[in-house]
Amino acid sequence: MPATPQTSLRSDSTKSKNRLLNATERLFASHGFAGVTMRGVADRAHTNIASAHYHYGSKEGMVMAMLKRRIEPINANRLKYLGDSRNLAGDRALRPREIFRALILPVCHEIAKSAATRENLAQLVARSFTEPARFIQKMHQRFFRELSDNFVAELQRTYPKASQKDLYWNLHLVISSMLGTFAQHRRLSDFSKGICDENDVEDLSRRLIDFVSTGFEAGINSSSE
Amino acid sequence: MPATPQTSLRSDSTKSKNRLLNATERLFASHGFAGVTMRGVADRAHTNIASAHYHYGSKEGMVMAMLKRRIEPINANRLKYLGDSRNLAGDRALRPREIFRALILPVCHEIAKSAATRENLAQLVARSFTEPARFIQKMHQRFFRELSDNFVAELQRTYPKASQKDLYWNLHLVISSMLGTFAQHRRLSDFSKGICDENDVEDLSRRLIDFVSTGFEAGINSSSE
DNA sequence: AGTTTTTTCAAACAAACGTTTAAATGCAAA
DNA sequence: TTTGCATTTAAACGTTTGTTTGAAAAAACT
Repeated sequence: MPATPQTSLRSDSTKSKNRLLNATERLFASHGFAGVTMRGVADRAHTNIASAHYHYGSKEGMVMAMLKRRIEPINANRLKYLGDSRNLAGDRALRPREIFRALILPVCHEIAKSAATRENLAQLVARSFTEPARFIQKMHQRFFRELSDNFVAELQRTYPKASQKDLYWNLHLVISSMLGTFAQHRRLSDFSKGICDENDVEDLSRRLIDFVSTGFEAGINSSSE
Repeated sequence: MPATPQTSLRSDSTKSKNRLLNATERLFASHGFAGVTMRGVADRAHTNIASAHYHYGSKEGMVMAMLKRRIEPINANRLKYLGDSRNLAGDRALRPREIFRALILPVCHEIAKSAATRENLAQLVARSFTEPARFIQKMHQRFFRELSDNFVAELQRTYPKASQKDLYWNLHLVISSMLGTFAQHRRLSDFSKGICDENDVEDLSRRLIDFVSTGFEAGINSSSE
């Protein structure tokens, strides 16, 4: 384990530390947690395995650090986006479409950015949710607790008369659809025989937000009949 | 590789072969392809690793055999279900709800069955779609080509004027949502703080079919405006 | 300068991996 | 019973895994 340096003026020292996370990200995105090997990461980062252990203590510690680096900015944007919508709305309750835009758009923006640098964030986000249960549980508690509470609160404000059960069920469907869509995203053009373009993230976000918002509203309203 | 036996009256010999697939299924569902180890499988099947290689040739061969055993009956039911709906409809085009019922219900029935025997089919189906690309591609070509073509044809019949792009995009959203929902299904009660019951497969299927059907229709219709 | 801390590195560790071998056993037909 | 194939088994193969070691190198501080 590295001790925290007394000064943070070393622009050089952090480089290999970051290269390790970059390599971890590439391997995790394309092969999952099991596909991340300390040797594979060290090689791609042009350093060695002992260095990886030195900086991050263990394989799990390194993967978690990588996830933290990617997820936390996205979640911050989600909360900022949701807060902005809330401020603009004033006393009015937000529509599902506005709420889910705040949930989905920040990810899509990162996906578009990552596509430009040949990375694949969609894969990464998706993989994070099909890993062994213990791994996911740790991740969720660490990175998604606050986010979840905020979005649920906003939905309760929009649908004050909806049952908790309907609310959670349909939010669960929205989140699962979003994650599933990201997970399957790189297979879109294969599946559609080349008709659809998986690089058109604009199209993805618009269609996905439409899809889940309509589905959510239908699920809430069909029970109140 | 085993030669096919001249008589198939050996009720004993097939037992260990099946036990191997059962063990493979349990491990694959909970830990993915990488989590399937020949030793782990052999131990749980109360035999040894060489026997596993003898029957299935390799780890991939064994996993594929396990998937075939589970997926093919489900897909047969899907096509049967779709054909029945088609026959009942006569000349009328099927509604999206009817089409997606044929897609989703057969899986839900198996999930309900597997829940009774403490297995977890939802996990298994989901994992099959987040494995390394080459693995998935093989699986898709082997098990889902025919199914896919039939459902696309039925949707084209329902929406003859819809663009191919809209059709494929929204079908992709439906399938991704379905898979994502199965993948996240065991986390439902955690996520909903115990409010929702993940064992209520009836509830799952109704809500999921409603959700994706409404979303699909919205996606197709919003483009025709 | 000298001293201390941070970072890198090659080498080795035990454990787990997929696969193979060759001998033993089980079982059905001749 | 004897023959022949199907199946099971224990043991070993060579790799690869995550982790640890101890010393060298680099950087920062006094």
